[in-house]
Amino acid sequence: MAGRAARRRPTLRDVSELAKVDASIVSRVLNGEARRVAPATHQRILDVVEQLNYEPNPIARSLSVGRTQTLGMLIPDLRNLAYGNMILGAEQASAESDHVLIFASTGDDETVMNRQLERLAPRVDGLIVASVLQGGGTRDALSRLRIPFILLNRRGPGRWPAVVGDDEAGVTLAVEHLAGLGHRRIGHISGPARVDTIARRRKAFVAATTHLAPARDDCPVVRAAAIDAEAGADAMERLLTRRGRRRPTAVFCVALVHALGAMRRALDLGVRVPEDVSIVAFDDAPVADYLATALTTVRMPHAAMGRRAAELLLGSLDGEPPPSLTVIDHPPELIVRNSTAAPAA
Amino acid sequence: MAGRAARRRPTLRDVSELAKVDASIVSRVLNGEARRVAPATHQRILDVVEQLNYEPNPIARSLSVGRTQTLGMLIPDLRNLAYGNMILGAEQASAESDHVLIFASTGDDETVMNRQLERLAPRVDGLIVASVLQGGGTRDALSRLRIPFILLNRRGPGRWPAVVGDDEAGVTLAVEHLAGLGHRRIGHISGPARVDTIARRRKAFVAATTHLAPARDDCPVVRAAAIDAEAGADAMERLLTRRGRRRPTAVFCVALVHALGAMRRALDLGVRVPEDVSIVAFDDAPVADYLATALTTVRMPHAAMGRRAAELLLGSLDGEPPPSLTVIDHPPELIVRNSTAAPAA
DNA sequence: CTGAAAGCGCTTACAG
DNA sequence: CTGAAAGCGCTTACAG
Repeated sequence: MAGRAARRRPTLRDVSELAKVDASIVSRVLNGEARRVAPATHQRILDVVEQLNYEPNPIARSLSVGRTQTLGMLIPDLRNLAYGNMILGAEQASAESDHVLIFASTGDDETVMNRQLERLAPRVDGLIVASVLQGGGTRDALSRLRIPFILLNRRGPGRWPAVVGDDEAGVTLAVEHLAGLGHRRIGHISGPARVDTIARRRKAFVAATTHLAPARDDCPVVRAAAIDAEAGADAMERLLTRRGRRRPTAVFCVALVHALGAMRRALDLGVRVPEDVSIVAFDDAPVADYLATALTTVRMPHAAMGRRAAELLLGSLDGEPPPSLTVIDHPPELIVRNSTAAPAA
Repeated sequence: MAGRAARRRPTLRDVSELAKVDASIVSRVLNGEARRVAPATHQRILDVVEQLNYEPNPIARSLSVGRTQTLGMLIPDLRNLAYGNMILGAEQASAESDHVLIFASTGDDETVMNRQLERLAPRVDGLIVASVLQGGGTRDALSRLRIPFILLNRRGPGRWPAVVGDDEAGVTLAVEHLAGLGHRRIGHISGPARVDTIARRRKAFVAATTHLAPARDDCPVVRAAAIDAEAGADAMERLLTRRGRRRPTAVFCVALVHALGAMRRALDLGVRVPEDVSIVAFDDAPVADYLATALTTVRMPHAAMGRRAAELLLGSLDGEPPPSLTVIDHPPELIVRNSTAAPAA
């Protein structure tokens, strides 16, 4: 109970004394060492271990073998469901290889990121970095790292290993869905350019829509100032009220939270979804089903991404260098709900 | 870079050799030991530390001093925003006391919970347990723990220290809001009885509504089978279609996700919110603003709860036993949105 | 003010 | 098959 004086945890020595063998023998037995131990001794040791409820101290083991059996993970925002799923995937893969996963959130702040990096690095064998790579400071800190790391949902400079989803395929899925419904004027709500996934999706959007419209300007891109609903709402308003321009009949949002705000703002402006404007969002979440109008989304394989990142990192601890870029083969899925329809005639 | 051979990390010994002093002196300087060191020596050591970019190895330090400077946290579900906020609060408090916070998710599964407990316990100085206490196995495991722990958002058996929000006040807030609007027939969507917060809220609901209605049965309680939207929807349907009974004019949901499902199901059944039925949910989240009808909620001070739990735990590491029950003084807030209105005449 | 020694709890060659 | 020794990188009395 909190505050109560703790009993002493039994040590290897306690076991060895009770079993009347040297500690090294106990260690060997517990680590399944190849070198054989007499069956009787073996059993005696196991009995004592059982009796004392002995668990090796992982800290001491770490110091001795130079491995912590721990993986670290840096994430930008715990409240974003995408990361929750990546964590789940990474945690499973770690557990399967008998590693503990620990993580820290960094926000969108370079100082916090660097501090968390410093704190985590000496305690783990490898690091999964899903946080946005900020300025050079973070890149330098990472490249000075003495342990392997892998980027997740990010691409780094040079040949830094990274695991990403197929953002381009996801964007194409969304645009083709809208085009298939007959839309030709599709707007895009993008976000801060420094976030690499956002930049890629914007490029993919431009590429996918370029043949759709007679004029490039029919498929405008606006940048939301942040990744939250309010910024999405404001961006939507800009798209819907461009002066002298025809209003887009559909909008593709780079983030689910943008879509939440965008849909709300559209309704507030008297623009109906999907009758007047269709909306598709990148990234899926259960809430999409429960909005004013259930939201059509592109679902990325976040759990699979987290799992793969952990697996590759674990592999690199065993000396198998990971490929510099892994695009998860599990393709994005389009979840068609009620926010998309053919444009009004 | 992942896979690249690591440079050797400088050790205390590297510093002491370069500075031509014994390692113990370096250790003293770095730990700000009271015993004085000659100013010149002091400076020389700091210079070398700087030059080598030396950082003490926390693992070795842990083994030596018997403290890891790490706190652990067990949470049931990363995807529940409430825990995200508790983590944030706990992380801040930990960082302020120079501790790292590591956590693991347990799901709603006793086996997983016990495994995570075993993995975490030897690596941390204390534990924050926000996971649902399952059967006796988990309680036993906790009571056998050799480190202090504190429950968060849970109450344990006996005098186990715990930090909770004022659930009763939150329930009262919701019920009084509805009563003030004129509602007399208020239903409650509760959940699995083994979750202690849910059980408490149910009791508080019964207490708060008992004087409201002529017949107890006018304020019925139904249990959702799980804590998800679908279960909430089914529970709502049961409330709306009780045979031979008048339908409640308002419903209080024990969880936000229940409210999501409940609202959707009401609409699907042709019951309008709030015209035909008002809905209030326990727990708040940004999404409440973006639903078909923006949802009135009770907001609990989750970040403050997480922070307080960490603070008390840190205190107990310093020998200040925490009180057995801490109800956070920051009161719940009622966020009135559009899902509540006076009952139809 | 400084250094030598022992110890934290493990693992791992190396001898026997 | 078993044991003694050294070492992982620190800290902390204890002498001088």
